[in-house]
Parts: sequence; C-alpha cells; structure tokens
Amino acid sequence: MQKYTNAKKVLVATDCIIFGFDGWNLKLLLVQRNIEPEIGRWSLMGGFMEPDESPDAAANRVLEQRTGLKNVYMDQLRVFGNPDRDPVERALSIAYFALIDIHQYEKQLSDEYHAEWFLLDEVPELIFDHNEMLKLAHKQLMYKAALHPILFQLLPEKFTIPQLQALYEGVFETKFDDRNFSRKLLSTGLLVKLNEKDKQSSKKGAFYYTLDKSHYIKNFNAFLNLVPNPDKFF
Amino acid sequence: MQKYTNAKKVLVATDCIIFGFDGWNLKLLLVQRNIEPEIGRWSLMGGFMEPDESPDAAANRVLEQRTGLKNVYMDQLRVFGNPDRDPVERALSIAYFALIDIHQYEKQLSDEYHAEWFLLDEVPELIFDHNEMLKLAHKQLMYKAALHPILFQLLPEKFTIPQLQALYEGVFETKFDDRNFSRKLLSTGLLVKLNEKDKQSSKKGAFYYTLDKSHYIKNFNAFLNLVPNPDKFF
DNA sequence: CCAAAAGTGTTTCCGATACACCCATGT
DNA sequence: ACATGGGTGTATCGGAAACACTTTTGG
Repeated sequence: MQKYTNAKKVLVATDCIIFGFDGWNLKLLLVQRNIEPEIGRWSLMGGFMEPDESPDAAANRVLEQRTGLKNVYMDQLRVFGNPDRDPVERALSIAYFALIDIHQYEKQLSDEYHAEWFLLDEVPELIFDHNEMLKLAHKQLMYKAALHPILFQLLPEKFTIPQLQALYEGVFETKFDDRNFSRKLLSTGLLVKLNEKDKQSSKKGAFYYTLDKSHYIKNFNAFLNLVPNPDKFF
Repeated sequence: MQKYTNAKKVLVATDCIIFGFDGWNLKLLLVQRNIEPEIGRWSLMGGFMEPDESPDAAANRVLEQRTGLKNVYMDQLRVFGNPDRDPVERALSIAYFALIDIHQYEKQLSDEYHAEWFLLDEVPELIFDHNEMLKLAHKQLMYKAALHPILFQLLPEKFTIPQLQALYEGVFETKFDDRNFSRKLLSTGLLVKLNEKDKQSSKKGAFYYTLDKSHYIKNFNAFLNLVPNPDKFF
C-alpha cells in the first residue's frame, strides 16, 4: 500500500508533570537532565515515543523507566509544539500529569532514580518549555479537582479529614472553613470511616477514612451548574 | 549541535471536529476523503502538520485550506495515537474542535469546498478513528459549555433567547424550562438587549441580544462547586 | 487543668426549580 | 377573537457560607 510520501515526520516526546503530597504541601517531582545540551538542569520526566506504541503507553513506559512508578493516575494535558521549543531538534511533546502518593515511593525515587521533590513555589528554572507545562498542569489540576474527586490519588489508603483538607488547601492555595469542608466532603458519600485514629497530629486524634471505590466511579461526575440533571451527560 | 540520533520520527496530522448550529439542531461538518485508501468515505477535516509550524498553526491552516474558515474558535481536544489508527502509515492525530456560525459560511462551504453538514444523530460511518474523535468532542463540548459561555460562538452576532435555548437544548439533548432558562442566562450579565425583534419565528417576535464581550472574558470562568470563590483560580 | 486540634450544630442567604400567568400580534 | 410563542412573577426547597460551641486527651 502506498504511503503519505510528501508528508514530513517529526520527533514526538512525552513529558510528565508528577504531583505529590507530603502531608502539608503539594510537591513536584523533577530530575536532572542527563544528556546534552542543558545537562544537569532540572527537568520533567520525559522521553521519546516509539513509533509502535500509543502516546499513553509511551508516557507510562517513560515514567516507569525514569522513576519505577507503575499504574499511577495519569491524564493527558495537551501537546506542546512550538517549533523552537526544543533547541536540539524539532520535537513535539505530549504532556501528561500524574498524581501519586509521595510516601509510597519516597526512598526508591531518591536512591535509585535521583529524582527530587520540590515545593511548588520553589521550583527551579526548568529546561525548554517545562515551566509553562507545569503552570498549565497546575491550573488543570485545580480545574479538574474542583469537579472530580481526583485528589484522593495523592493520599495513602487511609487518611484523615484534616489531611484531606490540607491537601485541598495546598492545591488551591487557600484556606477552607474546617466545618464546612468536612461536611461537604462527607456528604459526597465517598468516604468510609474506620475505627482507627491517627494520633500523630493532635492529642484527640482524627479518625481515618478510606475511599469507597464503588461510589468513586459513580460520583466521579457531578454538579455542573448550568444543566439540570448533569449526571445524565457524563 | 548533535541530534537525538536514536529516536524515531512519526507523521503527525491534525483533525478538526467542526460544530455548527442551524437554528434548530447541532450539526457536524464533514468532507469526502480525496485520497486512497477509503477515498470517498466521509471524514473530518484533516491534514498533516509541517515540521516548522505549531500544532495550533497546522490545525488553523488545514481548516482554512479545506473550508476557507479563518479565525474561528478552536480548542485542542487531545492526541489520538493508537498505533494502528491509520492503516496507511503510522500517524498521530491531534484532534481539535471548532465552533462556527453555520449561516456565515453555508454557501461557500458547499459550493467551493464540497463540505456537508450532518445532524449529529445522522452522522455516517467515518474513516479511521474519526467517530471516536467525534464522540469525545461532543462530550467535551457539553462539559465545557456547562461551565463556560462558549456556545455563543455558534450563533450570529444578533440572536434571540429562544434561539439560544434551542442551541443549548441541541447540545445537551434535553429540554430546558423556558422561564428559568432566560432568567439564568440574563443573570450572567453577558447579554445586551437590542431594540430590535426577530419576527420570523412568532407573531409577537423575540428581542435580539448581543454578547457583551468585556463581560465575556470576565465571566468566562465561574461557578465551580467545591471551592469557595472559584473566580480567583482561573 | 489547660492547650490544641477534632468534630457537631445553627442561622442566614442565594440560587435552582417548579409552578401560573400576562403580553404582543398575525391571521 | 384567538392561537402562538415570548416574557415576567412568585413560592418553595436545598445547598453554600458564616458563625459558635462541645469533645477529647496529652502534657
């Protein structure tokens, strides 16, 4: 069969903006670039797509190779394709953002992969257009988290309401009213209370909760304002 | 400077899902494919990206070449990259969706470009993964339209509230309560009432409105449910 | 006993819904 | 005059926000 002979090919990479939560602050995982140019500068986790794999597969493969992480929550952000975004050679990048539980991988990431967590407002100058990617990813994270319960991906299996609130406050960079926050979250039907308390952060201790996964899928879509009965559509 | 020698390139295309509104129904613009294979089958507006242009520029250029349309509302949807999505050759496609005012281009499109409008529920079998793209685009359109006033892009400069309501009903495939709908839309502060009536559709006639563009930008973001004062974030 | 954090209760307000009715006008 | 669609009014309900208080327990 004939091919599209007069069309020109380009390199395609994937870059991944990896968010984590340490219990107090939202953080970003970065590595130091190991090839020229810009070797040693901080960078998102990136790599090239193989022609025989899908972008999603490529993003997952690159993520695993560079961090050991598997089966994490990932979302395609968008394509970055400014013609001069990569000074070496024309290359598109398909940006993804990922949400992981920091503690589950902390040692492995720093020891084996020399990746480092940064506070969002202490992120250094990154290579290429990675700062722009990060900015968009954070915006998208806020946007999506305001509509869907995705932030649970950043927490361990068991978590307390105050932890959850700290997470939301970190992501949205605001304070929430404690009493309204807990009631609002509990009213979603997504949380299951455990008979166990976390005594780390206070004398009284806060009850642990887990996510009710059946409700998670059912309640993933909710509350769009304009349309009556929005559940129907999504 | 050295290049990324061991990375393999791929073809990158853009495809555009073009929505229009004829006053009653939401419609989709399609063309018949003019190259082998699948010649003659219905297809979205697509074309290959040149290496020296950005994806957005490519999508706009392709759109103009195939329809004559310029300066229309366009949004990147996502990359479609299943390895076997194009049987001819490995190719990614960056999907966009566009919103246009049907009447402004009706003749031009059919006469010069042989493009045709289809009702959404009468869309034929399309080439490749274009049906899947359409499905996602429609979902995305509903999603975004529920949160932002983008549907005005589908209407002419002057429009009536009943027209606007028909549009929303078309996009969401539901009926809205007339009285609540007009009040809700008027309360956004986006509409400017004109001293002129459209007498086409009724004896009484319905007042024309235009979009207040200053408010449009200011009110583009609104009303995300979980977060207090969401305006701040977007 | 007290400080510090967790958790529950109450009031107010606004927007969403569900209704019924009046208005303008071409036939 | 009347049918047809356009437009406004109103009562009700529920969720969001603002605020105060009680509970628990380690020191």
